[in-house]
Amino acid sequence: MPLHESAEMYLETIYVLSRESSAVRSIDVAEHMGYSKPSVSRAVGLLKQGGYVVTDQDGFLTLTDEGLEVAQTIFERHTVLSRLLISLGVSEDIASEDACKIEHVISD
Amino acid sequence: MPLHESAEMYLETIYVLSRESSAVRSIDVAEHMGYSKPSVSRAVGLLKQGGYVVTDQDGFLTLTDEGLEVAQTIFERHTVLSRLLISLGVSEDIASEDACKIEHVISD
DNA sequence: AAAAATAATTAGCCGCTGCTAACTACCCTC
DNA sequence: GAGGGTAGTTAGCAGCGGCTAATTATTTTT
Repeated sequence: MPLHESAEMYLETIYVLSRESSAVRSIDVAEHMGYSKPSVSRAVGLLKQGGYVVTDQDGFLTLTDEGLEVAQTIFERHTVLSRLLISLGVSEDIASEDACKIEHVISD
Repeated sequence: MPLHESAEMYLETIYVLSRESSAVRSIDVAEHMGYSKPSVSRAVGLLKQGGYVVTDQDGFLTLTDEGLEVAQTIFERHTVLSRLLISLGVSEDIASEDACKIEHVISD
């Protein structure tokens, strides 16, 4: 069952944040994405249900193998697409923005 | 106010169909998109409200200048993206499919 | 220890965009 | 003119994915 675009986005964000800091909480995800806490709370709940994320007692988020795989795939697409767009003359900001949208809809 | 992705898709479909036949009705749009009649009916209603489409007494759909401009923009993106993807080695079917999704999310 | 801040959750709202079921309107044939 | 097909609309449902308000739990500060 394919993940929805929003779920992919959450996974990618958790992945990116976990590369930058040792521990990622829901609130960090919310701030990074500009979403409210409840939105993230629900999304994380669904991701936990789906087996993509686990949380420990302190609320720190960790991607499962499954979640990591998805996140890395999306992140790689993002990187490749960004570079492609930049090489086509798109500004860095716009390239990243558009890559963010394209990465979820493109086929393998 | 930016149009939603679905609205763009309806406009593009009306545009494409109107190039192939002299008169386009809601039912044609529904069949082409694989959607139900009520879905199209509501969408067309919204497009009419927004001034993108007009209908005559027989229910035939015509794009307004505004609607035509949007449709052509999206359609051109579709064409360009399809060609780009094909040139990158993507099969024709997949290229068209992906172009269809990318065309709505990409910036100018 | 009491109060305040922080993090997460629960409950419930709203818009978007599909859907089915059922109705209306029209036209066409027998 | 009665029955039947076609087109469109209305009413209402469902899932997704944001949101706010309010609650709970924990931690920090005074």
